[in-house]
Amino acid sequence: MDQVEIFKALSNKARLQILNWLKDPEVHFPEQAEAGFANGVCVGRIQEKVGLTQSTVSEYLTSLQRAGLITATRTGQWTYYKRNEETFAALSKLIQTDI
Amino acid sequence: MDQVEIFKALSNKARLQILNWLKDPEVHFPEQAEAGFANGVCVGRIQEKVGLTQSTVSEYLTSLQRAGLITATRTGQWTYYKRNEETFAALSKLIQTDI
DNA sequence: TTGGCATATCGGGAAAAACCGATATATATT
DNA sequence: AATATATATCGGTTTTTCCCGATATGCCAA
Repeated sequence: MDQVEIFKALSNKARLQILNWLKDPEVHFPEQAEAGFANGVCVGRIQEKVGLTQSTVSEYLTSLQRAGLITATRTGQWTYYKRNEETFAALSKLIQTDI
Repeated sequence: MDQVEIFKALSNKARLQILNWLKDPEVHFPEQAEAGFANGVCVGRIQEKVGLTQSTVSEYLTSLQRAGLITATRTGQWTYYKRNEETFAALSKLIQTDI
């Protein structure tokens, strides 16, 4: 759990927005309903919603993943990303105790 | 409470270190014991401990202050900085609910 | 095997952050 | 008034971040 890496990942409006959307995928990504949300949301859906290029969104998701804030699941040609709530819980606690 | 500004302020090892030292000023800044710690620790003490230049430390403290993580009190020629625990508590809660 | 779609990676330009040294400002002392 | 001390601000160099377009890779369908 690299604190600086986590805070850097959180230091961007678009990435915070994505994390927020991933809290309620069924609300924010209804287009993906038929595929289900068990593994999260795929890159393309996030990209069209956030309005940045595909490469930028892919990089942002990778950085969130490296920070441990989301996890990736590859299924066929899609990569699904979902929040890793354990990290958020740990971070919340860390701010109360360590920082 | 600007989330991005807070996370940016926290995205740096030296600034995290300073915040951590300020949790226990009497432990980490015993040189300042006679002046007391009611208003925190003055810039010079922090600077010599963190080992960066005076200008850098001053800027770092200002950025932490802008983020609401510390408060400044000017007394004579010294500026004392101390943690603003309310912001830390709010941030911890914010991570549980908003992010 | 060819083509199409989803994602990742690469190379780069512009903007911001990480520092620094020099200088300015404010307060205190003599 | 002159000097000293503490901090803030300014100007600059280097590194990092923010994005992009182009290209590569991996999977699937025809």
